[in-house]
Amino acid sequence: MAHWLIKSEPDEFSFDDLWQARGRRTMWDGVRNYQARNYLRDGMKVGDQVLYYHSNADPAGVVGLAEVVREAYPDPTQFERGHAHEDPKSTREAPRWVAVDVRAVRRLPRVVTLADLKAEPALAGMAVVQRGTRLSVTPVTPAEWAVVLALGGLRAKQPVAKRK
DNA sequence: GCCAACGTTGGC
DNA sequence: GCCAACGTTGGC
Repeated sequence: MAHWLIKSEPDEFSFDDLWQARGRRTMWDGVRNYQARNYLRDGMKVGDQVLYYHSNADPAGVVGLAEVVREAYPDPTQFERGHAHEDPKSTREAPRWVAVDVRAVRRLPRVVTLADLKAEPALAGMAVVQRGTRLSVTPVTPAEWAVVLALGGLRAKQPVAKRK
């Protein structure tokens, strides 16, 4: 099982929005960057655990935990005429972009702000703290995962969720 | 709202 | 294949 961090602008789709969605789950669509696409397509497996990060937020930071509940499938928005994420160059035979489904697991007792992340030496390798990294999907190591959860007010050994 | 950093596009 | 122009991201 792998760990990931996904970014969302709360004005677009916040953790609360995910929490209130039907089944607390949503299609994670709209990724239009090849490297992020590759993580979605090749890396994410059902059951992988996800840090939900608010970007362009005050404060920016990790606000909750989610999990992957469906692995990559063609992102339907790439084919929708007039959709902001339409990609006229993508074909149904060879879709360029993929989506996964994610489900909210729990809110963190404390928001782990970007400043918190940057202040923690053990997290220096995380993409989100590095200058100029704009990827919306990035891998997280198990060690980083444990540190972020601890900063967020969860004990490291505490189970995150029971799979149904 | 500003703007640095980055990825993509397209002319050549 | 280079690289300038452009659009986007995202912290501040």
